[in-house]
Formats: sequence, C-alpha cells, structure tokens
Amino acid sequence: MKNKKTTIHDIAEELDITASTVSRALKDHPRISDATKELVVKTADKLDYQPNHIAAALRKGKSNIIGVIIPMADRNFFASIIRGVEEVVNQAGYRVIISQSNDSPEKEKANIKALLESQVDGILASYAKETTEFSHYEEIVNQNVPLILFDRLHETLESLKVSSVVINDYLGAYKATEHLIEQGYKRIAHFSGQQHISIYKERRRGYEEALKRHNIPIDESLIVESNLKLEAGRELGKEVLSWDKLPDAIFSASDYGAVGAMEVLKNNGIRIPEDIGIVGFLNESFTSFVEPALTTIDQHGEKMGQISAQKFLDHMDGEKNNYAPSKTVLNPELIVRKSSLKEKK
Amino acid sequence: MKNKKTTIHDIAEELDITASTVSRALKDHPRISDATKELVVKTADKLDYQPNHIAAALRKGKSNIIGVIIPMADRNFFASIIRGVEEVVNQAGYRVIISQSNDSPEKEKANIKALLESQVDGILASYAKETTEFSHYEEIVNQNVPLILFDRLHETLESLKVSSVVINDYLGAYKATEHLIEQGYKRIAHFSGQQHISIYKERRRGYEEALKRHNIPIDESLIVESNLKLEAGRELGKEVLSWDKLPDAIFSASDYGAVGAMEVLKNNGIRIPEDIGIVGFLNESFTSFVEPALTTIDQHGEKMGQISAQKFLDHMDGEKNNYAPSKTVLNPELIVRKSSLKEKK
DNA sequence: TTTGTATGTGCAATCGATTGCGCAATTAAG
DNA sequence: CTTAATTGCGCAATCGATTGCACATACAAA
Repeated sequence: MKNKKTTIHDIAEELDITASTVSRALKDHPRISDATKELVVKTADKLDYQPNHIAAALRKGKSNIIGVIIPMADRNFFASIIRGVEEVVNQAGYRVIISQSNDSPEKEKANIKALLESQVDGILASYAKETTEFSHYEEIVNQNVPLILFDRLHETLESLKVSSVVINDYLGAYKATEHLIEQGYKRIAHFSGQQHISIYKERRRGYEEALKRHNIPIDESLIVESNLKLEAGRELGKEVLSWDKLPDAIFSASDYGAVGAMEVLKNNGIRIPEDIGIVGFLNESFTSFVEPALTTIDQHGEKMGQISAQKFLDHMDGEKNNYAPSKTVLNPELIVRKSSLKEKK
Repeated sequence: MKNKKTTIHDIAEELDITASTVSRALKDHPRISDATKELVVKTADKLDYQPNHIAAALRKGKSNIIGVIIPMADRNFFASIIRGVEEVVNQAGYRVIISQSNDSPEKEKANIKALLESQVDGILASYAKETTEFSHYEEIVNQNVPLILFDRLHETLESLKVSSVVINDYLGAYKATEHLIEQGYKRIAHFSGQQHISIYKERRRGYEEALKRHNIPIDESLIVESNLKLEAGRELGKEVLSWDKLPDAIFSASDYGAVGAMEVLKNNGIRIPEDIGIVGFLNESFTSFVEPALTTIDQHGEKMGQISAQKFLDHMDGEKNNYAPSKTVLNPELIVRKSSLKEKK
C-alpha cells in the first residue's frame, strides 16, 4: 500500500545518472551543470523526494539537533527560554530536543546520556538543583560537544570553561532592595532560598549590600530561608506575623514566596503596600494580576534563550579556528508595580 | 587530542570477534553465550563505548524520536502538555523534539516538513489557529507516520481518521454557566472567541445550552467575540460598562479575558462577586492569585499530554496487527473560587 | 555410530547520503 | 595544433549498527 520512500537513488535511476550527482545537484555543487541541477530538482519534486536527515547525519557526523535540559517545562521562565532558543537555532537549521530533569540528578544524568547517544551537536543546560556531582557534565565537554550553561551556574561547572548566560542576581536583588529603601521602607525582611545554590546566595548578597550602602544594619533575624514555593510563602507569611516586631517590607527571592506571603498577610488585615511593601523576583506572568500587582525583577528568559543559542552557533562556527568560551551576564530589570509603592505621588 | 569515538568494531577488534557478535551481545541476543556477553559488556565499559543512535536509526528505519508541535511553549497549558508527553514517552525510550508554530500556518508547515525529514516516529500536534488548509497534515498520514492531535481539532483533521485527545469544551462551558446560574446570577454575559475555532464554538454552545436548560432566554447582545487576550479582556470590560444594563455575571472562554475585564470592572467600583460574578476557562496558574481568585475550568494539560503520548505508543504497538484511531474526550473540571461565589454560606 | 537439534559466531548486505579521487570531454591559452 | 586548465560526472568507500543466512561444533536421541 505504501510505496517506499524515494531516495536519491530513485532519482538517479530515473535520470540515468548516479546518486553522487543527484546528491551534489541538490546541494547546488558548483561542478554540476545547471541543466542537470534543474532536471534533478524537477524529478525530486515529481517523485516527492524527501531527504533523510538521519542518513546525512550518520555520514557527516552531525545531526543538526541540539539538546536543551531544563528542570521543568511548565515554568514560565524556562518555557520562555525554550522559546528563545528555538527561534534562534531553527533559523540556522537546527532542531531542539527538550529534556526535563525535574531537578533530579539521576534524571539529569540519564538525559545527558541519552542526548549524547542521540549524537546531538550541542547541549544547553540549566542544572538540577539537587545536583552536587558534575561528572556527567564533564563527559559532555570531554566528548567535544559544545555545552552552554544558562541561568544556574556552579563553581564546578565554571571550572569546565564553557560558555554561560546568567543574570546578575546580585544586581537584581540590589535594585529590588534599594527600591524599597527609596520608597521609605526601613525594616526589610528577606525571603531567601537554599544557600548552596548560587542564585540565592547572590540575591541575598545583593540584599545585604543594598542595606549596607544605605546604612541600614543587617538584621539576621529578618532573613529566612525556604524553598520559596507558594506554600512556603504562606508559611513564611504566618511566621512573619508571629514576630515581635513586624517588618515594613519584604524582598522575596521568588515571586511564589512573595505571593504566598502576601495572601496570608492580606487575610490578616495587613495592608500592602501601606503597612508592608513587597518585592518579588522572576516576573512570573501572574505578578501583574495579583492584588496589589507585585513589584518584581524580570529575568528576560526569552533573551537568555536567544543568547545561549547564539553562543552555541558561535561555538560551531568557531570550531575550526578557535572558540573562547564566554560568560554573559544579563542585567535584570526592576518592574515597579503597586506592591512596593509606599510613596503616593 | 580527542580520540575517535569507540564503536562496536573497536570492541570486536579488542576481543577478536566480529561486530555482529558485539551488537548481539549488547542486545542480549539469546544465541550469544553468557561468557561472550560478559566480555563484551566489560570491554564496552572499558573503552567508554557509547552507542550511536543515528546509525541504528538509519538501519532500523526508526529514530525513537517524536515531534510535538504546539502553538507556543510559554503558555502554561502547552508547557504542561509537554511535561506529560515527555514523562510517558521517555519511559518507552523516545525523545521529544518540540516545535512551535506561533500559530502561523507557514511555520507549522515548515515544522512538519522538518520533522518528517528528521524521520520522527510520530507527531503529536495542536494545530495553529490560523491554519485553514491541512495538506501538510495529510502528508503525515500519507507517510504512515502516526499522528495524534490534541486540544484543537478541526473537521478536516477529523476526516483524517487519526487519534485525538481533546477536552469537552461544551461540558466545561456548561458547567461554568450552570454554576453561575446556581449561584443566583441571571444576566450572564459570554466572552467568546473566534467561531471558526471549534473550541470556542463549543464553549459558546455549552453556555447557551446551560441557559436554555434553566429557562433563561439567550440574549445575543450579551455575547461578545474577541481574541480573548488580556488586552481584549480590558476592552471588553470597558464595553460592558457602557451597556445600558450591566450583566450580573460573565463567563469568559479564557482566563486572560476574564482577568482583563475584572481589572477594569474593579477599577470602576464594581464589586466581584457581589455585583458581577466571573468565571474563566483554562485554569492558568495566576487564577488562584488574582483578587478575588478566579473560578475557572481546568483542562488537565499534563494528563492530556500523557494520554496523547500513550496513544502514540499504542499506535506503535498495534502497527503490525491493527490500530484503530480513537478519540478521547477529557472531562474538564470546574474549579470554584471566590469570583463567582455570590451566595454566602 | 548415525542422524538430528541446539548453540555460538561469522559473512556480507543494508539503511541513504556524502565525498575524495579519477577520468573524460570541452574550452582556453600559446 | 599542442598543452594546460576547466568542467561535468561516475566509482567506490564510508558513517555505525543491524540482521538474514550460513556454517561449524557440541550434545542428545536412536
């Protein structure tokens, strides 16, 4: 019922030439006459020829596929990254394979293995939170497969000398905190994340530095650590309420934590931003809808994806000559909304 | 500097046997002695052997890769679907290539072509809104590549006799509307989407049917059509305010439209749910955060992805014997939140 | 001992496209 | 009218793994 797929050999036979010539004609090789090219193209069309990328990939040792490893796809930020990556690499003829680690080191390891076996031409990755041992990443580098890291970075990974794209978490936190200070808040609490993850460490550093610069003493009791999920935010909200003296502002290292706390605080009669100002981090889509709209830090996910992809392409171009890994640090953007506007104009 | 990758031939040479035997040993072929198998595995390990899927794919005519086409990755619902698909097919040894159409028929066409050329073993797709001509989908079927449609369906596509997974939009809308009626709302407006897209047509039908069943006359002037984006919702909010007589409830076929309108209404002193009750559709993550939290319809994206993936696997299994395409209709779930709770307990 | 059935491997073709090298034929240069 | 350069195309190997078929040895049944 289904006739076999047509190959360059079928075209060759039809025209009484060889497959080599067909192959060259289709690729517009200069040593093939225009007449032949035209004939080949026409016949290919007639026979519904469809190139088999797998065969080409095998022969050329290049699959034109790249792998992207993210913790999870249904998180706005990572989804935006995928979008950005796709836009750029598709243009250059690459396809994208997505793998999710779910923040599990085992899945991450398995994913990398599978991608490598699939002969991907490169891997863009954001490592799983729980990963502490990075030999599977070394393996990528050892196999000479371009590796680009985005969003999350780790000392061990940095020593791999690969390109990376991250945002300046320190600066984002600094901007956020400074904004609160400028709005007249003084007793600013900080919802922080696990300190072994650099982004959270950096955000905390930015927070502390902003306080220092403005001569506000750092009060350790105002800094609390959690996984920063929505539920954790609610817990923290309750915790804050139990404090002897309430803070007059909160800078949360994640929007979820901020929104969770906001909910609890509001339910307990605390007015935002009058009583307590709140700033989040991530610019999740919902932050503009919550009441009051949440001031936050935008990470430019799509752009991060685009730049990561571009670095990969540069790597491929520079292969022959030389390619020096580079680290790009994006500047996050403070998005001011109602939740932190104490001063009324 | 980089030693060539090791192949089964290298292993064969090392052990003075042939590549055939190595290949079989690695696949645990029954005709290979345990002794040899052990030797092969050990040597493979020693030489850091890594199978080349591309070579296997070429020979076997099976890439173990499937393509997923979605309108856009940075939409919560589609991201969830990807997550669900991945979970299921990874288990079965497949990888997933994502392509986004951005709702453009041209990109969709190009994506399908590229996926086919990549020799994917199957394609799961949600077609682009603007697509009106479906020959590229027919092409998939003609090439005997399993095609599973999810979320969006179209008459022409249904005639292709492929499997599909959709939600019962009619029922979702019916539930939403009935819920409003039960809450005591009587003058219920409907924010509808483009009627040539079946999901919007179905939602409207559900809305109308619920009214009928409850003996509420359908008032065409209460039904407005838009693209249902956030901005459109704001516009509609304004439009509603200009009506002679305000509705006492709104059922929006999309959360964005609902939230946009809610914002405008609130800003104009309208109380929700006291003055106007609102129900959305999609259960976007932000709906639980907005003030008041939005009652909406959940579409079970992850489950939809899982089922689609399972259908694909079934298709592959049934290939030899027989495979009958099936259509699964998921029942959406009404998530009741504050925005529609007129009755106070 | 003879015939028969497992058991363990090797041979060689194959999947489809690519590419270095070689050889004619055509054209340009001297 | 040679010699040299250019143009156009075919030959055959190659990428790495898979697999139908053949073949030899071993062991069992008769």
